[in-house]
Amino acid sequence: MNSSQSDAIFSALADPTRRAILSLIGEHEELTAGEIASHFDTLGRTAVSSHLRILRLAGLVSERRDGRFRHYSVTSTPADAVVAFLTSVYQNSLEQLASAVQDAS
Amino acid sequence: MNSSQSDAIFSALADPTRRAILSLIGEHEELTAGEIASHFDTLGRTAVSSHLRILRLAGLVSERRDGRFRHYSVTSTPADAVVAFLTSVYQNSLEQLASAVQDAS
DNA sequence: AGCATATGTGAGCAAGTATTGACAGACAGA
DNA sequence: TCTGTCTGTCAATACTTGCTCACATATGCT
Repeated sequence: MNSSQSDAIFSALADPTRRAILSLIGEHEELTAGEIASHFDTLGRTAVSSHLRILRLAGLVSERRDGRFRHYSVTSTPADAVVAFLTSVYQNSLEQLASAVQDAS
Repeated sequence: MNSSQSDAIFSALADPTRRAILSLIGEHEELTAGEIASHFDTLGRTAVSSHLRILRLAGLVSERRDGRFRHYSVTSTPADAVVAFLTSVYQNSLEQLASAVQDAS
């Protein structure tokens, strides 16, 4: 995991809209770009498309093309980069972190 | 945990320099602002101070004043916001996430 | 082929953010 | 009290990012 990938992931997560998109996709298995865009009144379709592009480049979502549609789903592996950073910083409270993750499940 | 706090945490983590500062502080118990600044050749003292301000407002570091010096240390609780988000998105791969955290320790 | 649908891309503008330099406050030592 | 040190804050500038509009691409339907 090189640092430019971490940069992409963390800067992708920095935007609240992108986190909302990611959560939204996570709640379903797959969503098309149009379905995602329709969930955001204040946002144009183009803006959503741009956000999806950034999420895709960061490896946080993957797209599956199906005719005119593009179905987006959450990829699970990139969470490792976030966990790797958290463990490097929060070494001391690692056990609490692990239990927090497990408690939330 | 309100969303504005999450915003502050994630946008604080978005900058690679701030993540480096956070890691650096995490490797030690406490560091003064000057010690932190001296680790970054390419960065002025003012820039480091600004970054520390953002990290402090996000609740990621806390400062202890001691005479002329300000000692910075990592606060452990804000990781909860990150974990909360990760669990909401990566519900499906939660067990892997938990084991990844434990393996890294 | 022709048209409608679904979606991405590029240019341009508005808004936010980082960096730098200058100044200010707080403290310690002579 | 005066001076030097450690650090933060303010103002100005440069950079980055997000949004919208117009256009392009690709696919399906008739």
